[in-house]
Amino acid sequence: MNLKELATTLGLSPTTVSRALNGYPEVNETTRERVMAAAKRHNYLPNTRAIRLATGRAMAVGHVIPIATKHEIVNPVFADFIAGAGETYSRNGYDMVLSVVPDDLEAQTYRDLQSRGTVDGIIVHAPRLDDPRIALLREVGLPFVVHGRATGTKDAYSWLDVNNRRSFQRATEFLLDLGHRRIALINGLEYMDFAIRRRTGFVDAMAARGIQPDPALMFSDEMTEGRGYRAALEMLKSGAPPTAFLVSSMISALGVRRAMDERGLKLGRDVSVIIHDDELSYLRNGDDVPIYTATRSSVREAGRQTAEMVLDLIANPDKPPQSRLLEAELIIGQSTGPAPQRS
Amino acid sequence: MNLKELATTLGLSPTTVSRALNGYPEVNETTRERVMAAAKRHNYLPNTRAIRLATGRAMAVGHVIPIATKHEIVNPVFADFIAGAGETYSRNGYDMVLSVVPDDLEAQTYRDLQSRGTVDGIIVHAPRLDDPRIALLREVGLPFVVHGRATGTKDAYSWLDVNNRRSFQRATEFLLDLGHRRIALINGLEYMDFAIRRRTGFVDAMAARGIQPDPALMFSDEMTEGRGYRAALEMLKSGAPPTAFLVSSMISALGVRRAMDERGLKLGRDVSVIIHDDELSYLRNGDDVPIYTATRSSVREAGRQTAEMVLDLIANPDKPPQSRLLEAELIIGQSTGPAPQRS
DNA sequence: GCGACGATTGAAACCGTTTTGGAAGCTTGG
DNA sequence: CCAAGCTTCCAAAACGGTTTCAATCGTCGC
Repeated sequence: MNLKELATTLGLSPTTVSRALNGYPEVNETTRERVMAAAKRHNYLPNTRAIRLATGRAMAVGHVIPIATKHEIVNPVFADFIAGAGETYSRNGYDMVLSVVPDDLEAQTYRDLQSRGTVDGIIVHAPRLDDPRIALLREVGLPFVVHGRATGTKDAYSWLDVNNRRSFQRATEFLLDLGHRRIALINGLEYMDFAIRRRTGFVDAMAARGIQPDPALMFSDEMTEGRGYRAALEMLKSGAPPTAFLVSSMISALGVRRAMDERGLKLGRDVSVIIHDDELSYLRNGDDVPIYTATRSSVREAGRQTAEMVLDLIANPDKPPQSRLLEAELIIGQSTGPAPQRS
Repeated sequence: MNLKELATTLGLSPTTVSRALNGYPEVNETTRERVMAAAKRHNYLPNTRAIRLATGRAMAVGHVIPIATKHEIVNPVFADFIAGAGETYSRNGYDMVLSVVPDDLEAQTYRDLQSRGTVDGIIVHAPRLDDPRIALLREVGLPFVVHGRATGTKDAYSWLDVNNRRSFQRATEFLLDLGHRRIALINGLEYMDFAIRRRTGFVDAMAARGIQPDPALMFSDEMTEGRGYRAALEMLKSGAPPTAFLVSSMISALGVRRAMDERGLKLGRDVSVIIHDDELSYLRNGDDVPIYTATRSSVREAGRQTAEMVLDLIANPDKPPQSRLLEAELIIGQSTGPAPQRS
């Protein structure tokens, strides 16, 4: 059942039917109701492909996922972000198009998406220092919002980010107030923007108390269980082990905990740990009482809001770039306690 | 730059240009080269929306993700599957469309996707016992492939699955051979098809040795760290603790390990553990040497292959339903050892 | 009573491709 | 030399909607 058929059964022109269904004012209320009823009865739904061609809009937002790269973007955080963004899209009648491509094709993929008109906008994931994608997308002329920021980019662009610097600064201060001095940082890859900002927050808070962070206690790598485990184990084995860990991810923290268990150290008593908690749906920080003290910020909510921003940008292409900075909450769990006295 | 413009600059008709680009035989080789060159020079790419309308194909495959449900499908396994499927799609010029919808709208979403012509096919995730989606999709008339199977469905349908029954049977036998008799099963939700099959494999292997599994050692729930932890802890605390665990997911196993650590039990010596390892990209079972003994099967590869199957089904709609059964590999890690002697 | 105007509706163009049905020009075989 | 058959190209009709431009009709003000 298509528009023309529906029109003939109603004895109306396709024009009027189209207008009636799309809520244009110049159609008689009674005919509109008649049309609506007939549409429902024949359960007519307009063909997406035709709408897209006729209106010139794709009604879709693209997410490009580079693959086979050093840094694997397909991670739990990404999954939850996608879920949040997807909620917003379907509420607004948009589709989410995922392009999984080898990373050397990422730039070309953005160009394709634009010139073939597959999507109306883009969400950029996992921005790095001086991320080239921002200039590229600007050149290509595709509306986009960055989840995160890209330090070093001078042009304005739209973004949504968590205040990573501030949240890690606060977490560090919290540990310092508990008497910790040897604090280790288990961070993400150092060219990732969020990792840079978290490190800055950490270093600043230490410096404010006149403490020079020990490079041996600052670790940057992919945030996997294994990397977290090995980094923590090495630090704990050393002559001058940390009394506290600041960990960028729940996944890494699983490894840190394993290392502690292996050394017979009790969480919150022998060693304190603060994590960043993205509130992943299947890796909750305790169901009722939080296990870890954490800087908490829902990545799913970030997904929802970033998607809203990109839809807004698509609807108002001439708006100046927008940005949102979410504050992470510092929640106190059972993984932190006063620094143990020097033995 | 569109087809018509390109045609006029070349002094040709749109027809010929279209044919030249799409490799039709009835165009002179020299003109074809001329067209190709011009297309590249003006970096012309055909408009997706127009192609879709003209050909009547969406060149897209849909994945519907119900949200706000008891069982959260957005999990790490899902993310890796999507990544694998996405690879196949982009290699074949297809788009992946994700629909994240409240679960009470899932059925309607399939109907919409079909009648609006948004996608050419569907991959069904996380099938349950007597899954209603299979009959629905058949009725709607959308080609689909199920990742997993749905016990209880009598109609034929296309699917790709891991041999869950066999792999858990083998894992159980392995533990039995090591002398374990009190083996615990930490499984997924019991209405999930894969969980049913794994349980069957476990029970069958036990029965074959004349052992009646203890219901107190059979746990079914969502596969989160927290649930795994609590289930394992309770079992270990009981008067008759298990000497081995068979765990359906790496995530649950993290919790099982935490419970063991808390009880001061050493993995592989005091308690043996076998997990099912989906080879998730960011939760590797050891980087070189496997930590856990595991039934291993790459969910990413499953994604790739399931996508291939659905593309094949779209290309050959009259083919009878196809199926692929992947065998999981049993890999020996350090988490299993002989059953400790009764003290 | 008549021109203007608002309310409704429709015919036709358009979006950018693919595809159908010819048609022109050139070979070829008899 | 001519009909038949290729080869190569094109005009025009889809595809299924939206949107522009006009047309019709009744009403209203003067």
